[in-house]
Amino acid sequence: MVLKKNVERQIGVALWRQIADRIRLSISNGDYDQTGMVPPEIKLAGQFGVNRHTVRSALAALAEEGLVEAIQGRGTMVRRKERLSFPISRRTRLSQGLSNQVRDIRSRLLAHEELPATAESATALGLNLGEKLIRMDTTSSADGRPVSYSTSYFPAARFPDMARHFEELGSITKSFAAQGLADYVRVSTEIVARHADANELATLKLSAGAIVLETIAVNADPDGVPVQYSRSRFAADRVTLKMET
Amino acid sequence: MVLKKNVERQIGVALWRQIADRIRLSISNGDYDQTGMVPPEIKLAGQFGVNRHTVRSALAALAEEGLVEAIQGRGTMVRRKERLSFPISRRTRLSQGLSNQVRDIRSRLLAHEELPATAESATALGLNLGEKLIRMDTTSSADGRPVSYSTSYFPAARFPDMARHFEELGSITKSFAAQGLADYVRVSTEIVARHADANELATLKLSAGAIVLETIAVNADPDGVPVQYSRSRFAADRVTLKMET
DNA sequence: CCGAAATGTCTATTAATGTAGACAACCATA
DNA sequence: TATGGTTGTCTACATTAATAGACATTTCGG
Repeated sequence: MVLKKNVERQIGVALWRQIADRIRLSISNGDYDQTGMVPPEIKLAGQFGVNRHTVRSALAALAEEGLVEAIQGRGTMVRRKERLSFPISRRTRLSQGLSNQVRDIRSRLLAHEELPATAESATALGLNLGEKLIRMDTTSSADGRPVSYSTSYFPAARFPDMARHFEELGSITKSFAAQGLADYVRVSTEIVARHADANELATLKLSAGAIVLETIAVNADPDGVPVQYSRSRFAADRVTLKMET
Repeated sequence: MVLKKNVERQIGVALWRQIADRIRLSISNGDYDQTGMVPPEIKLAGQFGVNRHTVRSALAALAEEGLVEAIQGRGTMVRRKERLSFPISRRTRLSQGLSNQVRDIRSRLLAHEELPATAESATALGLNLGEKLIRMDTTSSADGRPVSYSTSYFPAARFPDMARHFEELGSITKSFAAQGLADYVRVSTEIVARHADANELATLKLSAGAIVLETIAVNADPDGVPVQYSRSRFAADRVTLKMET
């Protein structure tokens, strides 16, 4: 029996995109590892119950991402199947967690400003409404591929030079250390998923229409005093969040 | 300055769906808490740079979900803004974690079968390839709204009557207890996000085209022997995964 | 070297999505 | 009760997504 892989119509998500999502998942599941090839277009069209051209659109999108490569006369090869596994634990550190999966991790400061705490950020950081915060927008790339896009808030009174240090050191951990905080721990992490907005698409260099995983996290010093509140967006098709408990 | 909330065209995700996603996020962010109303259609159309009819499609989808309600002459009210926060920790228990957020949690067995372990499930459970497993498909509802759809694998040798117990007790924890396992812990959790397939849409009663958060988890007994490998799908617009570390 | 099987390209048509504008219906309030 | 602001409905049209079919091109194995 050939199982029917249903896709839905008239739902505001184009068929080719649904199919691209499913093939991408199959690739990362290792479904095609035996041959290293994606099934032929006609076969896929049959499985999904769509026209061959629709499958071709999906494959074109995956080729654009660099995930597959079509070769006329032979078929469509899988070029890349890894997702980065991003560990989340009590001692979550971006660079440490990815260091054994990629050669090179680079973080960049996109923007920063000083601003008064809003209700949301004040609550998270245990501050009073209106106290000064430093906001930093940063992005991280692994081997040249953007993986995360974060907006972080720090209490300005305690870490006045966060942005300057980060710009120099390229690391939150090191910037904390440079200001006298040797260690910190992850207190809580919330995770949501949604479609990326245009800003996220551009920053993460996503093939548009993609999904982002967003983590909303609070870090605290060893005494439990919050030092960072951040919202990080990850390209959902490039990472897995992995929690070790 | 009115900020321009960009949406993208020709990306395989209809504009109305992108806009619905964004409004849903704004609702859960509390952006409309002051008035309890979504901005007027014409204003939204301006912000997103689309036609009013496109915004109406987005609002219709949100109304269908029961998130908002339009009242002719007055505007569009926010009806519901809560997301369920689903805690993930070393002692993750579905019912316990949600018990203070909803009145009623109900789990149901959709299907079960005995089958030999595949490479994937054998590795996760520390078994040999081909050893007997029990697979159970279950779904959970909170106050009548489906929140999760899980496929779990258990070693058949150790828990031969998993399905029968679950059917009766409606709880994995209780089913384990009935078979002599009083306690278990979460060993690892991986999280990915993607578009829901037709099966997930139906089971979770999602407004189609929605996004699911999938957790791939392993539970083990107190001695560290794996007892359960499961893949759970959550409606991304109805839950937040929250990790306490 | 032929033929099967695969991808590449083209044309034509239909279905779904989005735009544009007009106006009706309804609500709050001055 | 008149008015401005809002949602509801309708028609017409433009653009994008998907289907259908034909045929070219390339690869590989017998």
